[in-house]
Amino acid sequence: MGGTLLYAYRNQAGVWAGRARDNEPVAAEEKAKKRGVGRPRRLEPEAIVATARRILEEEGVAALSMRRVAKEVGTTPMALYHHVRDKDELLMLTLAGTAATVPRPELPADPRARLLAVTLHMHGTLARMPWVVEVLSLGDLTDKGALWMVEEIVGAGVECGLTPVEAVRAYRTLWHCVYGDLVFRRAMERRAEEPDRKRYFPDMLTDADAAELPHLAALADSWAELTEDYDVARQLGAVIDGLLAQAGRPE
Amino acid sequence: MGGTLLYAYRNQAGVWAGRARDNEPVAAEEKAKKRGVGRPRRLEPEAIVATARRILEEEGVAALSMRRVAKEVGTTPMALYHHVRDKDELLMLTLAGTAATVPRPELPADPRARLLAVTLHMHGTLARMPWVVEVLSLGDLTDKGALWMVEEIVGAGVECGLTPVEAVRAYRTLWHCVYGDLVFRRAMERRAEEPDRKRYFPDMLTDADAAELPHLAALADSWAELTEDYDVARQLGAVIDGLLAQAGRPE
DNA sequence: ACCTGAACACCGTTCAAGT
DNA sequence: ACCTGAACACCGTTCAAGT
Repeated sequence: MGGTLLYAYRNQAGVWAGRARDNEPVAAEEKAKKRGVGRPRRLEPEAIVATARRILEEEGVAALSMRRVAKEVGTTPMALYHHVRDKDELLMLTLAGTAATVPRPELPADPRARLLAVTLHMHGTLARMPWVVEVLSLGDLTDKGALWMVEEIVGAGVECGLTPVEAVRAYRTLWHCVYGDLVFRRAMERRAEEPDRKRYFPDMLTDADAAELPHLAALADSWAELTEDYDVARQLGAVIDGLLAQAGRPE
Repeated sequence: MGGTLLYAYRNQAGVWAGRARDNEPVAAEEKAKKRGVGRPRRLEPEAIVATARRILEEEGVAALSMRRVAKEVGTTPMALYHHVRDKDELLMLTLAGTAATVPRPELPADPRARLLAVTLHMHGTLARMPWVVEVLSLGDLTDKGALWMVEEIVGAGVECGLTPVEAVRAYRTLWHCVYGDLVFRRAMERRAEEPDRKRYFPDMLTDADAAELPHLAALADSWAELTEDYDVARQLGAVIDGLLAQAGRPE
């Protein structure tokens, strides 16, 4: 079945992906050494991921290319494809282990306060790791070290009277608030760095528009200020109050 | 000042960008015709933007390239740079006018219900225009036709007792909820299309992890289902309740 | 089993020149 | 004023071959 050499190579890539999952980073390697089978590896998969992560940390997702990683670890671009299936997989692998680099904070005993504290910890951590936010938009929860936060949020939600299902939904809503804030905060910063690029709102408002948009027209002058003053903690507090008020309410 | 021909060309690009802002799409053109000055234009700026928008609608942001737009409007890539400053500007220009293609819905008189209705309208509209969500992550509010939604949200918030400033913050929070939901809904759909790509959570949980993450372990089996069952309307309702409860509370 | 080299089919953008 | 052509410095990935 599909028995070309190429297919066998693909399976090897699968093995490496599996290693990231079951946390046994040297098992396959040792096996190969013990068996004395195959060519000795010149390229350590860990080096690929570490280099990719460094580029992401220093310069962001846009700067990461397979060719650049290859150059910096000292191989050809194609050697990488032996260890990862494609660029997306490499991006996912860079995520593993990042949460463990941040110390786990002391959390308040009160469940409502804990809910807010964990959510703010997520926000604060990711604000300092903007590349993680970019990679996370690909979708998956891949870093096991980050799961304690989800566990705490769901647990605190349940302690506050939510059903487990409601608590998971609450987690997702809080995550949307955190993620949205981080994305648009970054977008603002990027635009601030390019001062010649035109700002559209509220500058584009004409007098005719102002008549139809009275509230926005009144706020136009302070809009920039308002955008900067957005206080995540305060807003998340309000969102949590709303989510917890669901407790015991019929579906 | 900077008096090379090249600088003059750049200014022309500036003129076109300005036209999008002050809604006088033919002024510069007519002036040129009247004056009989310069070479007659072969390439209509509107055609560039329209073609770009068609590609975005049909195939998404990843499929849009300057070279492809150029080919489809029948010019060279470089001709485009006469009408837009760069690819980012072209993306922003495609946004203008999209909100006007969606009929404005009837809204309930009750301000709390109106808040929810407008937010859901935003969500529903953008769910049908995934490319807009992708472009919006660049940051700016560029489509004047979309401002009535912000106005309604701020207005309804004020009617519910929020200060204008609180109402703007509430708008941003609601926008984060809408945007986050759309981003991760899309990510889920994309991953569903590639069935061979491995799912990480909750499959990566070992028994040891399960002991430390009791709530997540208990929910592991129903996780996929839970993710699909997320009901935006219900969650936005809860968020709105929380945001409105801020009314009258000290800062 | 692991790696290389050449190639394919692309990118955004600059520069100098043409009409 | 508007457009072209060639070029620069890149991409992700496939394929066939080498050890």
